Amino acid sequence: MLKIVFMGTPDFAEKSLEKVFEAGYKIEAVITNPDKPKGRGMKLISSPVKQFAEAKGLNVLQPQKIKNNNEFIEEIKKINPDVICVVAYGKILPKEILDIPKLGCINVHGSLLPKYRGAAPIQWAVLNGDKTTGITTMYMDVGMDTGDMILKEETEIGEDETTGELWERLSNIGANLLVKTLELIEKGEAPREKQGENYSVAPMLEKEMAHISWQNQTAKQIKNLVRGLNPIMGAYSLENDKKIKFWKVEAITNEDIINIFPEFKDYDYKLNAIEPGTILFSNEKTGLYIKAKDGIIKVLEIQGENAKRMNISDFLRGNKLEVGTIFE
RNA sequence: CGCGGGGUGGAGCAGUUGGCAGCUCGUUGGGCUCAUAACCCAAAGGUCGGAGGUUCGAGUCCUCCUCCCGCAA
Repeated sequence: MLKIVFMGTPDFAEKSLEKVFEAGYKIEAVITNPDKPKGRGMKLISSPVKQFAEAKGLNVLQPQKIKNNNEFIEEIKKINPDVICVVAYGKILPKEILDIPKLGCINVHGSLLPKYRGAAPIQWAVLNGDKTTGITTMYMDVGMDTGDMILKEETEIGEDETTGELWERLSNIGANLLVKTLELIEKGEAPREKQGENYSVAPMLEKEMAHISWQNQTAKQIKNLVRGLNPIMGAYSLENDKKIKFWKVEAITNEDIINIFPEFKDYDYKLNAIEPGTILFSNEKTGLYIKAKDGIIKVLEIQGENAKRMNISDFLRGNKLEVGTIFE
């Protein structure tokens, strides 16, 4: 049985650790990021990976840094693992570590490489409105997700699927694919495929992009932004300087809205003249409709400032949004 | 002791300088309508998160407790 060192931090990685553990591999050490103050009250919280590892009595290491950390590198050398599994660890591994395991360091990546190398492949797949994505396992090298690929599994992205939902699904797919990859490596049958130069990059998300731009984004783009940022940041817009987050929206066309509100038909020609961001309808029964650059956004789930998420009719009962108000 | 918001009928909220607890919905019963996410009439439903204090009188002011939420990471 292979001797394994596992490196990972968030829930996405925890799933992989769990599967590898259940598959019976000897996990000699689990490396995860140090506990950080988190949540209300800034209490120290352990990573999901650490919580699982401790519950199973595994050896946990939490180096503050690993680059030039000789003590840590020596410790890994002493363990002498056959394979190091890295899943969303959150630190870049130096060559000294990559060279330690005889059979290599393997990584689970949340996209079909070479598409979306980098920190946020799952988010970008949703933000860009991709129809499919997947998981790739690979042999790590010093570059950012540039290593040779081992296995891939593709999956469809649902029309309304959020990053959170896809994240959850991919963490399961990734966990199973990692186990399958380990089996092949153990048997010496793992394939190895170069990525080629036709790659794209999925960088970390910036705070600024959560602000909806009614002037420049079409209804469809806004919808992808909303589901792409759910539940990590939440796309928001300003109404009277208050930050309103949108958690679930529908993109509809001008024709759709005339079908819903036949009385609006006579104003059809005026629709294009209305400023993007303007509230067209606001009613707890019919919902909240906002004009976008192209098309109309129907808001289904919303969150006011300092409030919790709620469906639109609940929100509109207590928070009156006047027709004609313009979101910024 | 990171910063901030809040607990008011089933839901979401309002409640002004302390003076009979309200709004929009929902629910139930009735009416109107070819029909409705429509309209009209009526009813039920709250010891205002908990404890103590100030007061003739506290949802409202003071103290303590508790639960929830947002930001930030």
